[in-house]
Amino acid sequence: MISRPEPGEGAQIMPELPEVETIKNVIEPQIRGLVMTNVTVNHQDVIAYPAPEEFCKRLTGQTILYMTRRGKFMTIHLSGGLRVVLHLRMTGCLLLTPAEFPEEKHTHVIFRLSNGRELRFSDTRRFGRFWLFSQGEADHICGIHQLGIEPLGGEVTGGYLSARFGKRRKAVKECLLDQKAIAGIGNIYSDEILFAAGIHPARLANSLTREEWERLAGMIPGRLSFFIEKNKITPEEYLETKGKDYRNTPFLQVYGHAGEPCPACGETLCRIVIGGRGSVYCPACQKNLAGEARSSFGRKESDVSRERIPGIL
DNA sequence: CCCTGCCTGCTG
DNA sequence: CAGCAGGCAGGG
Repeated sequence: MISRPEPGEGAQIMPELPEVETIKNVIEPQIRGLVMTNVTVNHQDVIAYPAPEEFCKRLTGQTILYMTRRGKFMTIHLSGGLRVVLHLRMTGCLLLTPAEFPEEKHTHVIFRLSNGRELRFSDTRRFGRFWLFSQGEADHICGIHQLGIEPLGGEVTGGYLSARFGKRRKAVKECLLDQKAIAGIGNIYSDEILFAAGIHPARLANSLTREEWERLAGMIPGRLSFFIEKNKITPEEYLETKGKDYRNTPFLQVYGHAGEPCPACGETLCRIVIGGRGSVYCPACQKNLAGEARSSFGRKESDVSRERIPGIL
């Protein structure tokens, strides 16, 4: 038996919508109303726009009003109509620290704030990006404007998905990853959503039934909000774990669990590659071909150590 | 549509 | 030391 974290502990995963929402919720109340007294850029690559010197200069002296999330993007809204847009990509991390707090490795941007604390951006792989837009300046270069609907806004319906993808010869998992259709779903939660919906990730979109689109659509806000809920963390705990310890990971049903028993039926979870991304699914609960009857409930309770989520299958 | 590049750290 | 992890842009 492979050991994995008990509920309550966490692990580092790629930030998708639930993690970005968590980060925004933890950081926002702590920086509201503060002034950026100084901005330092240690690695110029992470400032996508404008030039890094301009980025620092324009931000200095501005007051932070509030923070928002759109898909996997965060925006810090400042006085004077300024907006800082941030995408964490794979390994990006935002941390609010006392000035004397030891600096994380790969800290690329530091915003010094008027209460003596610092908002720090670190990112091992340096894929994360900042953009700064001034009053009236269009934010089209950061890609936010191209995003599809917000999954928690009640707009995700079977009708929307089938109208958008129902005629496409494209793996359903790739549809979920399409940020221009639905914003915020990445490799982890696409696998989790498809498992909850009982749909094989490689199923072609044009083979899904109306009922399957509905089931899939229903799982999207349900799963994402479940993982946001499980991620709840205090600012103190967030700082202790250096923003890297997402506590929803013990509740992941399939992602990271290839070769282990399915939490619903006990069948061994499979891993395949779809559109270049590793994809984990249950070959019994997520059949590739519709109508293939199969009963497979030979699971032993002792095989399942992940938390089970009632009513998802 | 698929492919590569961007990066570092971890694994075999 | 090669291969892999994967979000997204850019190119063929």
